[in-house]
Amino acid sequence: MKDGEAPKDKVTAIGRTLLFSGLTSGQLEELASHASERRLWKGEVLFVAGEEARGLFVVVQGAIRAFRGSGGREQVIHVEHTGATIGEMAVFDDGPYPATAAADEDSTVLFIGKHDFQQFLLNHPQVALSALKLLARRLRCHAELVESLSLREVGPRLARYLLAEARASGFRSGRGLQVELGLSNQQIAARVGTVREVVSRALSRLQQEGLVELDGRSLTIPDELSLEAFCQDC
Amino acid sequence: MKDGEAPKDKVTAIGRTLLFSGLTSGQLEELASHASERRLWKGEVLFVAGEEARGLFVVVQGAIRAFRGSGGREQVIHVEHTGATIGEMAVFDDGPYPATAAADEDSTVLFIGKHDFQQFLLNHPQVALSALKLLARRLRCHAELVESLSLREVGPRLARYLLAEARASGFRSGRGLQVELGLSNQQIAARVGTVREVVSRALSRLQQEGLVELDGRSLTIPDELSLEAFCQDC
DNA sequence: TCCTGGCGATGACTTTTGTCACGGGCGAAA
DNA sequence: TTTCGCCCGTGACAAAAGTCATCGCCAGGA
Repeated sequence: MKDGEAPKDKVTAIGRTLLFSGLTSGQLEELASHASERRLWKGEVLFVAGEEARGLFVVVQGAIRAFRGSGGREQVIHVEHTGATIGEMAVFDDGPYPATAAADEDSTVLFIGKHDFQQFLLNHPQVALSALKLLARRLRCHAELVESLSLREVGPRLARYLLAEARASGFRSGRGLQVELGLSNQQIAARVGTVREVVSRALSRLQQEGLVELDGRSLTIPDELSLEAFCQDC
Repeated sequence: MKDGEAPKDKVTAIGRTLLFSGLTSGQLEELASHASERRLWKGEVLFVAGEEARGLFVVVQGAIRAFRGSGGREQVIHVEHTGATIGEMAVFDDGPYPATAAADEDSTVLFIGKHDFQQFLLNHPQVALSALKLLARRLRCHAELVESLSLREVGPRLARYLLAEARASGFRSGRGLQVELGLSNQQIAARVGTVREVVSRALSRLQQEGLVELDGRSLTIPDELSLEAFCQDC
């Protein structure tokens, strides 16, 4: 159904990533020549936690989620959209992939083999600096996540998620900040670190308290500051 | 009391770290010339989460813990001992420190200013590769931690901690694997992500089940495999 | 049109965690 | 030696989180 959006050219896709931005088009083409494309259906698994790393992936189209936990419940660690990379860390230290990656929607990715990448890294040291920035940023997210999971209860965790989501992809209207929730309660639960039912209830409570308004899957935050306050003091 | 252990020479200390291992002694001295020493008492704070990063620290002696959470409860994210570095990520992307760092025991550290380090990084690209390895490794730990906090309950989390601790610094005797627990229940709780009392109870239960034997602060694991099994199926 | 599968809401419970309060042990400093 | 300050262990609760089961809605396929 998304055939209208022709997959970007390999080079453009690679150049968009934080990791490879700033390279000349010649360098990008060099990389692209080693990259192979792969399409994934929603839910298809790209690699599994613990598996030996074969290389890294560039998300050309769609979204890939990295998560842990096998049976039943899972915890999403991060989600990468178009123009991001996934599975990089594993190529830096030859270790196994730290999490399982699967397509959150129909996606297409580029694969760059570990050795090709490592070779490229040696020839183009500035990429290492981008990589450091990337990892540093990711580490910061993880620290946030750890704090949330350990120190905050579900209500505030959910509130934070909604706030972040709304700020990232919502829009302001007269009634407040609005977003279309792209995820099912199940998926939200996996991000926030709990289960479907608890998300459902927590959402209801936020509504009762007047902190959010929910109509179908579209959410309105009448007053950002109240919601923010609610995040803090729990 | 630890005066007998003269603080290692700056150069030796720096050379021991994963980040700077593999450098020539000339290069190490170059770095050392920019490093300033600082002593910390147990509990003293080195930097606070969110604070703008001034530079990174090399642990010469003692142990520094990085944690989040302010009032009352805290969650330890990682602990760095002699020959490790802390606060590095923040110098890679000019962001704030992601966690608060404080001395877990009386310690001495070396401080290397952000600009000095960044300059050094540009002149010695191989350090960037070490840095990538370091961050990748840390990321992997975080993923583990996130999974634990989100998907496992306290019992298994504690069991894993004990097992890891015992394997790292315990010794084998006829009665099994033995360790001296270096931490109070309070501290263990902060690592495992819960509170003092719960650790106390969980520990009792492990004892009742015969999975560990506790005598004062010295712990014996009669059968590693049983304990490991217990970690899994929860 | 009818069935079926996925999703959301919710009630009824159980289990796990966290909180408070108390008592006892132990070592360092007064 | 006596007094603090920590730290451990516990009981009694309270609250949060998770599990199970049910019901209604809706969309897509037969």
